Amino acid sequence: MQTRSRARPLPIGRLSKTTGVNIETIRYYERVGLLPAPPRSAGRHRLYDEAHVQRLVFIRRSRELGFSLDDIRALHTLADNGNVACSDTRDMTLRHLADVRGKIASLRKLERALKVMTDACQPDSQHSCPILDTLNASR
Amino acid sequence: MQTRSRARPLPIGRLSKTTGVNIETIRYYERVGLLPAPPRSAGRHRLYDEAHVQRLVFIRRSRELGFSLDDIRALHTLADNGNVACSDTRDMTLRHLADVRGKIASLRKLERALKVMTDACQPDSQHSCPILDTLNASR
DNA sequence: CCTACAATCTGTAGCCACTACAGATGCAAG
DNA sequence: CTTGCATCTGTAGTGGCTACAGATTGTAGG
Repeated sequence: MQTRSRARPLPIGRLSKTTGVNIETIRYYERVGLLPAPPRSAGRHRLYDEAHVQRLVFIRRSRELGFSLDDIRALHTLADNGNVACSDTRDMTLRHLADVRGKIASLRKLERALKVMTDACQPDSQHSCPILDTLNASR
Repeated sequence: MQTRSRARPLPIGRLSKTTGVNIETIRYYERVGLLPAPPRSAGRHRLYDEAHVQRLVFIRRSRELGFSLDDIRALHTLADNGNVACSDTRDMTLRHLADVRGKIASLRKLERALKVMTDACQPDSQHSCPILDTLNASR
């Protein structure tokens, strides 16, 4: 409910500092249609307002949670349509959660395999390197 | 100890089936200097031998363990130099293990955050979507 | 030996999500 | 007005593949 007339607009450098998003990344988000193109100064410099700040913070937080840019586009659409019951949002997040859990599981497998290898490979290993042996093994 | 004269050489399609590595990927590995360029037939088709099979299996297994192509190049060098005490190999693997553990830790953080969000977002959520609220929040 | 057809060849471009320039302007303080 | 930083556009690079297009080559059957 805070649309108090006009605050003065931010150039891209300020937007970057305010939101913690790299300047190049901001321009990239505009290019790929994630952040709406802002109005420009006479000399073609971008001038952002509070709505852009909100949008970019949304994007940054979504990225921190591991959502893809496509996911974020979908979230924007849902948010803009006033998705009150939010079942779509929930579904997306659940799918993403499942994905994250899958990644954790496979990284844990990796972790165990690497641990076995480093444990087998002690300074006193004499005639061959257990790690290289493992990598060479057909099975 | 198995260097029994010459077995007949494999074209790239057979090498691919034998090792489970995509044809395009095999050519890519050659281009980036990971797999040595094999001799060619009169018509410029690649002809691989048993050493190539070994090398490619090594690469595949290393990739399955999450090593980067640069890591694998280093491992090859160590293996070729007959790194008997294998301390370098061990160091590399330990670094990689630490990396994997770091990734697991940050994915677990993600998992917790996503779970909080989906738990808060129930079918009976009425006036707003907790997930969208979280993404919009400045903190 | 000829004909199909499969396999392979080279080269290029696309994927994701940025990041890093180069070289040309714009803007604001002193 | 000058200085020097900020911003502009456009392009190319990252990693590790993957996916073509269009041209050859290899091979099995007749």
